[in-house]
Amino acid sequence: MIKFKSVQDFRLRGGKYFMSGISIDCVIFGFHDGQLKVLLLKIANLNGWGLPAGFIYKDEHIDASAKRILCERTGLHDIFLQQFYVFGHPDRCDNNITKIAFENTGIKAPKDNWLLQRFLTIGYYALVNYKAVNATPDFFSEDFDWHDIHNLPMLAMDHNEIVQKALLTLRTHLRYEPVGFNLLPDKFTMPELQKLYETILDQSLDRRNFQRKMLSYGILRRLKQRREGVAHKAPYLYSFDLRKYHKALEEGFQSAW
Amino acid sequence: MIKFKSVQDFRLRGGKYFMSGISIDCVIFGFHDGQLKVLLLKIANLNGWGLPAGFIYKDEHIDASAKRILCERTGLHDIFLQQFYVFGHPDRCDNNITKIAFENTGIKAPKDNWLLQRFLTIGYYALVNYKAVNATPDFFSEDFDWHDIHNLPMLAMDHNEIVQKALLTLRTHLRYEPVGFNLLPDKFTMPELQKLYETILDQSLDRRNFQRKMLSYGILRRLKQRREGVAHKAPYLYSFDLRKYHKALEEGFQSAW
DNA sequence: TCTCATTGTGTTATTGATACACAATGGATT
DNA sequence: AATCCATTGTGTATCAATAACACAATGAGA
Repeated sequence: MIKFKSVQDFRLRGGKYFMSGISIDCVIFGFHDGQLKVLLLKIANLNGWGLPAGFIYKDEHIDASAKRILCERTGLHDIFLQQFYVFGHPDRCDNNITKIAFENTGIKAPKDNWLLQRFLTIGYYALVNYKAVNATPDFFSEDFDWHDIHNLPMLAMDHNEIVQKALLTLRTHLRYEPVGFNLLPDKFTMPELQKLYETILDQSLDRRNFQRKMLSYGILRRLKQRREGVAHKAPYLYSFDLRKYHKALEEGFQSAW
Repeated sequence: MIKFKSVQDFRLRGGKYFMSGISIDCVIFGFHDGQLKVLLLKIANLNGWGLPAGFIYKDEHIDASAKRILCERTGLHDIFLQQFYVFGHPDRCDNNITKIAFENTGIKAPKDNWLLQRFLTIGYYALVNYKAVNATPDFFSEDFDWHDIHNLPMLAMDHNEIVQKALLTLRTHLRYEPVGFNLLPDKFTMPELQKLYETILDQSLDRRNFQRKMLSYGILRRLKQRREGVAHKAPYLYSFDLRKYHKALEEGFQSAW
């Protein structure tokens, strides 16, 4: 991997190593406190938030780029990651971060700088275990934070739109594929799993029907343990049967036409 | 729109007008003779087939590019067109058409030619009325033809993979969205619609259950007319109720979680 | 000990999917 | 002109999935 001495160095020489005109934006979902959250970066000198993003090395598979970007931001490997849409409005970069950064620092940008052109961006969404994330800002950013999906700040460029599209995609996938393994800790209770589904779908579900449906997929294993130290009746703990889980991921749940 | 004097002129000067590193490939589906077909172009001097493709003007929305490419190839406006995947293997252009074309003509390619680098491609798929298409080869091509999806030739680069992915996407969409309006003539019979579904899904369906299901969507209108001049009992003609059809397109069919 | 929110485990009703039956039609066959 | 028969139009029985709802068991907190 190429190292750059500074952001400015990256801005000036990055075009040698990265594809230009196309970037990757990652919508990283986590689940905490009953809320579906998205990891955002605070863009340096801009006082604004944006999605973790990055570029594609000239000889790199785009999926590998996304994985790399995600790993750099979260410290996580082997996470669920999926391409979901390409955003290609010609004006989406009018408020290009680089442009503003150049303006702010007062340095005149080279006219043909690789970052100062129109960029498409490929949206990837990721599902991660909130607690396992060791978030790290990139070098455009001065901070990071998780934000509740229902309470997002104004984001840079078209990033709000990208998050919405990712959420819609996630909701659709939820119906046909197992979700949850990547968003929950190893052991979890049925109410916790249900809360996750309710949060993603933004609707309440019947407790009993939910349990039946989840169990019918045959990807859950009920443990002997129960959740201890909680008020009221202690719920059982469950874990995913990883072999069956991954099989279901490949084949999907519903097959009827 | 920019005009080029020749293919060579395009190869040499296109980089001035088009985004480089990213292209659009179109999988154009048509339905004829009970077969699902794809429109392919025969690449000049290569004796090989490939998907209709094109590039994105530097100030053009990617959807507009796809629409433009489609219109140039088929003469059709207002067709169903949807982005479905980005293909980003770094080696997918090893057999780059341009590279081979340069080699074939014996002309030494400029080293930094915009076409001789790694390209991503955004896959779009289109559903068109076979009979309404007035196909026209592009200037890389010497011919075009419809090919049965079950009997495709070897295609250039990763185009076979792109067609397969498009087909999978179409099959999935078929379950949740109305399909057919774009693939069938204005008036059609229930058996014709069924044949279309069976062809796309590659499985046979029960005639009576199919009819019930289709009618339950409420997007079909049965006409007083019947198909005339056919053997056996004359089937009724149907047409799509466009208002309801488009509403269903937006909302999808199934809403249960 | 009692309270009560919550969990575990049902049952019933409704809807949707699948499988199959039979009469009506009308060009083709004789 | 009478008959044949593949195909269409319509209907019904069965099975599976979903939605709606009931009640006993649990266990921390009052």
